Parts: sequence; structure tokens; C-alpha cells
Amino acid sequence: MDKDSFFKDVYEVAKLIPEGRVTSYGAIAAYLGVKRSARVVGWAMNGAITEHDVPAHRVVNRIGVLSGKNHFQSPTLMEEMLAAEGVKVKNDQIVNFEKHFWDPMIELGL
DNA sequence: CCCTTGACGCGTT
DNA sequence: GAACGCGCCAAGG
Repeated sequence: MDKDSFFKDVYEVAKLIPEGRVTSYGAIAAYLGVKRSARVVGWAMNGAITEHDVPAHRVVNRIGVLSGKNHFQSPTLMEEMLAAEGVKVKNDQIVNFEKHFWDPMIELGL
């Protein structure tokens, strides 16, 4: 496992997020074994936007707030994409976040 | 090479 | 229960 593959791992996990589901930076970081490095996951996501296969819009912070929406092509794009997948967003925050939460630790099994 | 910033998270006040 | 501060890691200036 190359150290540089960390970003790639983040992309891989993000790609595994099903439609209508969302996860948090910390959840991905924890799954990769660097749970204290959620910020780095966010940074990785920044590059993930250029990767068309990575649904960065399905990754939010631990409280379900679209903290990164401002980094997308359009500030409203993230909310639009989530809404299109059945994830309701209210005031930049995902409604029933726990209900839509997709934990790689559980879903992928660790 | 040192300092600052950032799509986070948790503990403390 | 909201606000604040510290820790972590990587990138840019």
C-alpha cells in the first residue's frame, strides 16, 4: 500500500457510496486508519472534484452540513445533486442525516 | 525551512 | 447546549 495512495483510497471509498447515502470525512478517515486526519480527507476531496468518478457531494462533515459546497462548481450544485438522489437538504444541512449516513466501517465491514 | 490556511473532529469551558 | 480551543496532516506562500 503506497502512502501516496491515501488520496486514491479516499476516492475509492467515496466511489463506493451508494446513491441516496452520505458519509463523513471522519468516517472515511477512520476506515483508512487515520481517523484524526479528517482534514486530509477534505483536502483529498478537493482534488476528487476533478475526478469525475468521485461523488464528493456525498461526503459531508460529521453533523451532515454541506461544509464543502462552496468548493464545487456552484455553491448550490452539491445540494442539487443530493436532492436529485433523494437526500433532502435544509439550510445547507442534510435532513435525517443519520438515516442517510453510510458508514464504510459497517457497510464495507472492517 | 517556517508560517498560515483548510471540505474536520473532540474535549472543555 | 453553544462557543472556543487544540490536535492532525498536507499544501501553498
